Amino acid sequence: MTDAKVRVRFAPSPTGPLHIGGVRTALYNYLFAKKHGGDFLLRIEDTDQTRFVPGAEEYVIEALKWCGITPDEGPGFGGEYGPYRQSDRKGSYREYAEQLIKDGKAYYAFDTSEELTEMRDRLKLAKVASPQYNTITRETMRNSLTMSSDDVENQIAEGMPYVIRFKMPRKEEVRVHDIIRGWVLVNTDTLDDKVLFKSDGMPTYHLANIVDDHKMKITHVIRGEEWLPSAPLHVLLYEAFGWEAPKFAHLPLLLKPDGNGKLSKRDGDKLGFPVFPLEWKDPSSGEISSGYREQGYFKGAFINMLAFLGWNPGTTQELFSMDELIQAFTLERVGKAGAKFDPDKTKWFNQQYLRSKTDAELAEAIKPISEEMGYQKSDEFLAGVCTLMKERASFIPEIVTGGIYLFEKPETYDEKTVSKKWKEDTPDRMRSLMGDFEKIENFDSSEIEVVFKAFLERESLGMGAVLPNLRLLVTGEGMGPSLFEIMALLGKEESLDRMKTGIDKLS
RNA sequence: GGCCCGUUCGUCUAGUGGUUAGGACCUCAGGUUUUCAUCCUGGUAACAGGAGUUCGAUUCUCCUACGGGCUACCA
Repeated sequence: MTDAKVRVRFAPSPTGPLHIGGVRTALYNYLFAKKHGGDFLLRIEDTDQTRFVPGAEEYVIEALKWCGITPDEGPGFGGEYGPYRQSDRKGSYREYAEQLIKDGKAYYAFDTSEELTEMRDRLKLAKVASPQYNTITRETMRNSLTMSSDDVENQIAEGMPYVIRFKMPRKEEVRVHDIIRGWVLVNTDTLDDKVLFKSDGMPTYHLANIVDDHKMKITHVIRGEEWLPSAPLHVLLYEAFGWEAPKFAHLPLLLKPDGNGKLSKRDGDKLGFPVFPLEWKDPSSGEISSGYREQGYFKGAFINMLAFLGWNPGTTQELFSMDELIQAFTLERVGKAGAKFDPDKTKWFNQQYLRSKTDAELAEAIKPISEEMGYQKSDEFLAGVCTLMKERASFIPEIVTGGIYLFEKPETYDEKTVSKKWKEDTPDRMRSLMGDFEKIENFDSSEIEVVFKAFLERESLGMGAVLPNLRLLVTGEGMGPSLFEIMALLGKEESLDRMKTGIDKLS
């Protein structure tokens, strides 16, 4: 298998929207696969029927597509190892579980959930360190190890519900090699007899992932650190089946920006940044969680930021396209420690991407936003807006909101500037300046500037005495981009009109 | 509680048995700019603690502390 084509999988369960930690796991899988010319597959792990959330699978697929993490195989993507939804493979798991029973490596268990809690309570009372269904306690429970084979057959024939449990061996050292962490040693005495096959006829994650990874010829399992504790079980399962295990890499977790703990759904809206790639509306509560796409993030910036949360190229380069990430990515350079999500850095990445776009590209991006706000402007005008605003925006919508005065006349005038700069004689000066502007035939920024400077010269005035007031009249603001360029963009008629209106309002 | 994983500036991180411990974000100070933003220059800021190995440990080992994960017929 070491020489086989690299095949990795991203295996989410459709229990809700994919959050950015999941996206990062998918991304690392994808980068690794592409780096080695391999396949990236999407497999839906929906063996828990009770946790199914409508729309979640569609969400995952749409999110991956938006990110540019396109599966080579998966539901809706084709592939020779399908189906790629575990519920559609339901029929294929039982035989494997029974094979294990035949080999003496698993057994039937008939205990009810009440009996299980009773057992755990009893052990807890007896101060057992870790109450679990294991090599000791299974002797006292109702299973095919303690019952006669006739009893077992009768129970099954009568339709008594049962599960199939893995018969954890006693006192064995299990060695799991992890590409990121090295060797992890665990004694089987600390492990329990995990359920492999549930009474509802579905396998648990543990069985399903081993069987499917084997059948789908997965070579590397790259998943979150939360799976590390069950990795020894998985290694044991591969041994029990006599299959070669894939290589493992357990990724560090994404942590909350403040305080501690795993990043969760709640953190995002609380701290004002999305935790999801796409907006998600909870089908039962109707609650909406914001998404990076809807917030105006560039997918490239989003991916770039995510890639750097737990990985780095070892150089000082920080801006990477997807292709560059593929080239540079190695699992060995993935860190061991969890990374706190940093909204500020995310913003910085987005700003870098925004500034690398052409005005025409940005114009296209702000068009729907401005139209939604009720402005119908030409592409040329929008590109002009972008020229002026891109240096002071981190996000696409800010180009419009930050330069709203480019779209409509000012309603109010910045009070601070008014009280500081607007004097008794200002209206007359502004009227005089208007007169000069009226004479300009070619109303472009350099011409406006020439006329403006000539005006200052003639009136013996400084920039500071006149320009802020002019800006106030034209934009209503005390600060902003080059005023001459703003006026040129607005045009002569509009600029003069704003001056006139403003003078009247402020006088 | 038990098992497992982890710990370098506030954050993301680089790094080596001997370095002025480097970069980026944030922040602060200056410069540029009519203003704001951008941009430029500079500054503050870290090896969790304790033992041990060693001529010498941030780096290797152990212990402690702290953080995290897992501990379901969930994934």
